[in-house]
Amino acid sequence: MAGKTAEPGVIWARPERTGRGPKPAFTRADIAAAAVRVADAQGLDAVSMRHVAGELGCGTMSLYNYVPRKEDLYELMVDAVSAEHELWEPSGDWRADMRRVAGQTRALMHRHPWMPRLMSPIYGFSPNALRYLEHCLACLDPLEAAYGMKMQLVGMLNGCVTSYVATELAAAERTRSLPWSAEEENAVRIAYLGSQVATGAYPRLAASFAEDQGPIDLDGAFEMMLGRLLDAFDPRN
Amino acid sequence: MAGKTAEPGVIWARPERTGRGPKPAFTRADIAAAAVRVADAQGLDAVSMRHVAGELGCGTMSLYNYVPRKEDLYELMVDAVSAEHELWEPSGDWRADMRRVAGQTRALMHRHPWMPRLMSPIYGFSPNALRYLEHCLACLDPLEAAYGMKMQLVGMLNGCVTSYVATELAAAERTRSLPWSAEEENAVRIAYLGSQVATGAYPRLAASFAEDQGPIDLDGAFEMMLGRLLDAFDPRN
DNA sequence: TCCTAGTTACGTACAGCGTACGTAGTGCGC
DNA sequence: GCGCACTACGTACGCTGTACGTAACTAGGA
Repeated sequence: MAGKTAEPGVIWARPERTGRGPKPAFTRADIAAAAVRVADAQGLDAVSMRHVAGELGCGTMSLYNYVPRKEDLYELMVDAVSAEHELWEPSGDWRADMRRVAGQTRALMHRHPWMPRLMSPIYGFSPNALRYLEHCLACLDPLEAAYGMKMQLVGMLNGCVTSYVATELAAAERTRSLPWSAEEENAVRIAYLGSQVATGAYPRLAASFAEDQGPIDLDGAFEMMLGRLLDAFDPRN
Repeated sequence: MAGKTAEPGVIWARPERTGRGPKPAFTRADIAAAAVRVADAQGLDAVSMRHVAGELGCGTMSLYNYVPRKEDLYELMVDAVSAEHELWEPSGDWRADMRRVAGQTRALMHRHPWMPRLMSPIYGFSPNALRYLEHCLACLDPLEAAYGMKMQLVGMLNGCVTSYVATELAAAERTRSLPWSAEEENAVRIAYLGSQVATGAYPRLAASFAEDQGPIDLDGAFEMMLGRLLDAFDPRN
């Protein structure tokens, strides 16, 4: 008989494995870990069913016993990596706690530079995502506001952090597995940008580039962004 | 002789066409428009070199005379659609102007639901992106702040708007060209989410879902988010 | 206890992808 | 007018996701 194929459903809804038949060779965690290993080592584009199956040491189609669609493999990856979030007892200072959350998210994305690309479309409700969300809400207990507003805060925080880190990592990830180096690519881009700005068509842009000379303090800018965002939700303002 | 193949470089840096040889059959704008047409009608995944070439009525490989890599086709699409941004004479009220900018961006992404997926990784410096950026800076002239801070504002605004609209559109875009309907998919997801929350493991999440009953006011939430974001940069606070 | 139905593993196959490369035709600059 | 740079485009290759068929295996019901 032909195996069951794609049907609507979240992968987290189906039980990891039912009792009948031979023991499965891998757990979901094994699959996710293998995929994450491939993505970390060779980039997200190297994460193909064949490649991950090879990493696990099994046939390509065997993967489909664990993961109905490739998109679900992505969900597994995001969830597995989300487990790296350290959850602590809320300190009572929600601003400090949220800073810590955001800093962890950023560090996590630096460890797994493919995360931003998977984060935006999925908006997952994987087990670890739920845990993370609950933890954020716990940290926000001292903030007197409706839950809707807190969800908004978390959403904006995640959106901003993701987009910030995405631009931080853009060059590096874009040029991954391309035949020329990131430095070359960047040099070309900067040269082009300079030539455009030099036409005088973008006076404020030119002024902006003239303004900041030294190396950009990415950490400082990140912290400043966080501060502004949290200010916006602080009832003391 | 074999044609020139991929080399580092932004597509905007190379001139649209040089003088020698037969007149090119299409302009860059034609290509971009065709790709946008395909994406609007059949989703981003339908944007393949073959498909776009078919839409233009030319051979697949002819496209490579205009666009060295598929990624560049994406850049063309983003730039073409960015031209839909209406640029006006700044009003002097930078908050109102930025609200208008953000509203336009959101409307634009609703018209072209594939935009968020292309926006995050690229962070382009296409001609229309530069125009857009310059316009934002012009709107921010009344705001007394360094350009670095204004750039940060624009960046955060774009990041938040993109991520907001992405979640607005997530379900619809995810289920595009899938064999089941978006309603079915959503029903399954909500059922799963409910079952998870019902376990009691996520008390605050449960409270949050219990809190907001009625239909969510997406426009209102968007405006509120904008307000908070702009507050964060308002020197009067 | 044996049977059977559901499950696992996995090979084969197919349609579609990006794109390297070769070839043929065209028209500007010398 | 010659030659070369440029256009167009067919063919081909390696890769992708995954539908489907087959064989081995084992837990539950008779």
